[in-house]
Amino acid sequence: MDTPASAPKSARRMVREELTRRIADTARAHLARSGPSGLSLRAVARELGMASSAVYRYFPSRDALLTTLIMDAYNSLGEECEAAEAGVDRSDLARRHLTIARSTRNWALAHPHEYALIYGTPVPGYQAPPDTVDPATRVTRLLLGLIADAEASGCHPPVDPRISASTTRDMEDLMERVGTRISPGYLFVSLGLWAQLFGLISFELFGQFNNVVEARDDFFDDQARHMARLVGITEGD
Amino acid sequence: MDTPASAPKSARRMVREELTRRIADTARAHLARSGPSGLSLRAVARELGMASSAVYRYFPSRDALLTTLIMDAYNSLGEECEAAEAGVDRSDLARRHLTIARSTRNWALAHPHEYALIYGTPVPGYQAPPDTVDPATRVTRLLLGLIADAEASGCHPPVDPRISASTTRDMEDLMERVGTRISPGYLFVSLGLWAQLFGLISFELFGQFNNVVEARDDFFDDQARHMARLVGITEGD
DNA sequence: AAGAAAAAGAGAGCAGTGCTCTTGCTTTTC
DNA sequence: GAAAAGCAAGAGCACTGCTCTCTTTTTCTT
Repeated sequence: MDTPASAPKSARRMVREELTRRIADTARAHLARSGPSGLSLRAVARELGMASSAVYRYFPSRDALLTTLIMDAYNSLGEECEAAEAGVDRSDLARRHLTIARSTRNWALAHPHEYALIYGTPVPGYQAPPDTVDPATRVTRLLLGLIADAEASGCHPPVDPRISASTTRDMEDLMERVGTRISPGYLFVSLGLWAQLFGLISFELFGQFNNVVEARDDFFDDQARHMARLVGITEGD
Repeated sequence: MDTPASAPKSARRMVREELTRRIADTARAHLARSGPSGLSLRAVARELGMASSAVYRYFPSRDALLTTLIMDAYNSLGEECEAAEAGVDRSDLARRHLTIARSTRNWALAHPHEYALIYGTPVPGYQAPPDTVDPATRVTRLLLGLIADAEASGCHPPVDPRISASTTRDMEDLMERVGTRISPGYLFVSLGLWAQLFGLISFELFGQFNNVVEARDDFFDDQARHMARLVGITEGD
């Protein structure tokens, strides 16, 4: 029988996938209200009108449900960033960077609990399965692509990094996927930029900027622009 | 009776304080093993050989216990950083910065769950009482003092920030406590450095650097040194 | 088409949680 | 010495994740 992996859908498989999706959606809604620790499998089942034990036919454990939400979150963030960056003139490096930074922050502000799920404290017993590593690197790959283009077009950090450590060993394959190579020094600076971007967002989201920074939008834009200049990307390029 | 606020200790008060301390210590030990969500009041009571309800005489709720642990964590980190930085020649700005950065990271690596408690995802229903704001700013104040000294001794960021936002309104009193003023541009760059420092530590601790960065110690030192140069602090000062 | 097999739902139950309330007991205070 | 306050313990409530059994429904095979 012709059952290609993409569309077998034996009628029962379809309703199963549908219900699986509905459970995940309901769980995501609960997550947005009560946070990860407040996510109750029973409450999800209750809202869907099914017995709590029935949910276990679809997700073997609460952690499995969380894994799905984590993957979805990574993909949601990745898609939004990719879509936004795709609409920018690829030679306008400054704009591309600002777009990625803004998209990430906007997504985080719109989905704080999902952001916390992927960039906050890891859930206690949870161990990320290998499937998550690919979606997790989507925005990272976007940044890497930008950095590679920047270096290719002659950008270089205004402050020499002077690195002594081999920082990029396991990053080779990531660069290979992006299709470019980046010099160690430039990559080193980019990792700092990466950490700073998510440090800023986490600080804002997790309350560290409360009573410290007030004009958050403008502040972030300024910081983003400054960060770009730290990797040699200047405006009006 | 001579009962100054520091040592009244009506014999019952003493045993109460002692038991309060023991509960917090046991809770901290449990926290280090199972994380914040795994912290069970009942388990703590069990280990201490008392009824779970008895614990509520000392901490009105689980959140109250967490508040204590959070304050302790801030103070523990603050003390360690302050002690380390105090032993450095105050004119050696680069060394002071590296010391603060290293101390923060080392403390975080030694107390990952406590770090997560204060710089990770905020606990869901938890609202930080005003008492926590002072311990929370100890390491921030340390950095501010360094930055102020740096600017006073003629340091300036090698890359002009070009800020347009008013970022520092509510920070005035913090600077006042440190006893110095910092120019907006310099402070702006310092906030970026602050975010980058904790971004790096969070990434390392929360697993974002898994399979990306391997020689963590050297990498962090390099990043720290680079960060210092981004605020105009150069080695061999 | 009929029977076997697989999948799905529902309910009871276990061990655990935070938290409250009531009941006794001890210590402090008047 | 009596009253007041502080403390410990236990029972109990409503909730959790998860497992087990039992029944129903759908699918696959002969």
